Amino acid sequence: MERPTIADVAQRAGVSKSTVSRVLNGSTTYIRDATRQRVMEAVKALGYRPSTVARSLVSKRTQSVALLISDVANPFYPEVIHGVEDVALAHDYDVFLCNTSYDLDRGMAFVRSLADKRIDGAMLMSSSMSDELVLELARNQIPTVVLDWHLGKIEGIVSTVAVDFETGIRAAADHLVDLGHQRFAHVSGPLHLRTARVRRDTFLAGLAAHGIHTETVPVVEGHFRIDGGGLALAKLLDRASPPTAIFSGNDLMALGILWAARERGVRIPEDLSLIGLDDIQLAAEVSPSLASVALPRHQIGSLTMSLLLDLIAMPQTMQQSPVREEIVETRLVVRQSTAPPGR
Amino acid sequence: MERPTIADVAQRAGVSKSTVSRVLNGSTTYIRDATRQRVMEAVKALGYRPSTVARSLVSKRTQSVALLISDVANPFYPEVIHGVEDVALAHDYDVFLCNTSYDLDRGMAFVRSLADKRIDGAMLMSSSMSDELVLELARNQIPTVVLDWHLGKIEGIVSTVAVDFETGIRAAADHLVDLGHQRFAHVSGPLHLRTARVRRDTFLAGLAAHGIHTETVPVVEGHFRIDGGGLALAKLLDRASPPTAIFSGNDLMALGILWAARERGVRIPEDLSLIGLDDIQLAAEVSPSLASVALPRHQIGSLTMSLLLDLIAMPQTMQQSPVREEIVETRLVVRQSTAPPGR
DNA sequence: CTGAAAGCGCTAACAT
DNA sequence: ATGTTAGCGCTTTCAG
Repeated sequence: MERPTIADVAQRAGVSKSTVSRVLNGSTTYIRDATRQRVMEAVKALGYRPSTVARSLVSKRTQSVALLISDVANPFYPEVIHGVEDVALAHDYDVFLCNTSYDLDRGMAFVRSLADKRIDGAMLMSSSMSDELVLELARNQIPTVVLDWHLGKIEGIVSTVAVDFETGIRAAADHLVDLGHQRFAHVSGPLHLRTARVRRDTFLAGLAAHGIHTETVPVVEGHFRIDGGGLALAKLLDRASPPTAIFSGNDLMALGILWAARERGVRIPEDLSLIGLDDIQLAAEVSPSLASVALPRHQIGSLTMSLLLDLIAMPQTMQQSPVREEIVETRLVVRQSTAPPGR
Repeated sequence: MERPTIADVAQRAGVSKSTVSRVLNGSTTYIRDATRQRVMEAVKALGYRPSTVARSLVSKRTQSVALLISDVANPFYPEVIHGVEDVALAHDYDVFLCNTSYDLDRGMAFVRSLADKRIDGAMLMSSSMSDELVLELARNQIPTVVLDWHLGKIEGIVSTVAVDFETGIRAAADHLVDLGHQRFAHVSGPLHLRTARVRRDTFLAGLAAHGIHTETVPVVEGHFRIDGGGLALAKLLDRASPPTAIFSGNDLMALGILWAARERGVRIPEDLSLIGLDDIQLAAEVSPSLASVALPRHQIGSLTMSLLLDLIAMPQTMQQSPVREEIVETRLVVRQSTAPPGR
């Protein structure tokens, strides 16, 4: 038995297709109650549900959006995805998830395929971002929201979401200084990444605000992965006067530091204070638990999807570029890994 | 400038829409070379790409599938998603990702919405599975592949993928016995979950095969989360003769055990051998690295999507239920966390 | 208040 | 080898 169509419903209810459509879409024109009843009964009896495909062909709306990310395995994304999905679901949207795997071509392939499917909007959160993707979307008139990417001059229906690392990282620097530390260090991500540089610079600026000579603060480059932390710690402990407080560019490296410290007999937080960034779930679960600069991941997702909905709802005419730029703040979560310096 | 339609291409090339369609779809009927040329030129000049929506309305195919999972944040899924996506992409499919959040109603909402969108197939990997979801899909004639779920009698186009824990868990038991251990313990997941019971029973059976009296092997119930491991370890160490080897129902609890052991001065692997299950990325990165029973996650994803493609390609007539049942094997990955028992 | 008719962009007979 | 015609399932004028 095939899925019933609107014609089946119309016939069974003894009305025209238009009437069925009107009833189902809560059209403004009044409909006699008796008629409405008959239609509803037919709908129920047949288990009728309108085909989104047919509907899309005329309405130009698919109730589908796409979320492009680098890699679901990156612990940053899952919660973001939930944020996106929660508001999408509430507004009757489904979301195509696409992993670019840090590959621009793959991202482009997704974008084209999805443009052909006439998605109503796209969210770009891949670090392999590029203006090209945004351009392709713009060419197809697809509303787009971009995370943490500074757009070139692009004519398109696009909003942006930026992460303000300043608030959280400043708080981290303040916290360490307030505890009485004097010798700091930073373990950074790969410095060819803009985000790694931003984190470093913001931390150093935070220290400088307290009159600390940041030229003397060692920055050792990790690669954002766990073992990077251990290697970095080794380098730092080899110095003449090792730091008593470390800010790590992300939590993974901070965990590496945490574990390496234990193996070398360096106690945390007694001998060494440590703060990470990301506030991954594990940060709260390890022992000692790890202080971290937290990103509002769920909010990033929900905000992004909300902005996208705004864009989609917006009349094609009054669209500028970028339509909106939202900023989300980071904050410091203090846990067991920091303390005043031992003497 | 609106997206061009097939009519625009036809006009520009001076041919009929059918001809354009034929050229683009590699129809079997021959087409004069000159004509094909003109069409191709018009396509290129206009930047024409067919609308999947319009195409779907007639072809009854959307080139979209859905993947229902419990929660992307669960470390089991990311790699599975990659597996799914890789074969989907290769076959020109896009995938809707849906997090049921362990909520059957939410899962049902997704299924209905997606059925309305006429997805070509669905993959169910949510532990909040239920025959209801499969039934709803079947009612809509949507091919479905289910992971690790024993179906009731359901008339539908469905295949299944099962995980064979036996191979890997047996190997774990063998390994521990071979090392010379005599006192074992198991830290299980919540025993109301079938999968937790399977893991326990398989491990005990593995020990029994070596003549060990499994009634004396303590099983303490964790809840599959990190802190469950620490709590379980505490209980086990309180016993008169604590175990020298523990098999944990998953890696997260094993990590909890690893860390709790260190705090209590129990050395791993010298005093205690430990094996987890899942082989999450962290297992290889902690110190000592954690032995684990590995699931072929990527393969689970790619196999599932492949089976789905088979189902989709299958003529509606020769469909039985279930069409195919595939089994993937697990295997033991030995690392630093096991050793012969100290005396 | 409701029906008839046209059309969204495409494919697939059926002609020629 | 290509054009004509008729839908796919729905919404939306336009009549009545």
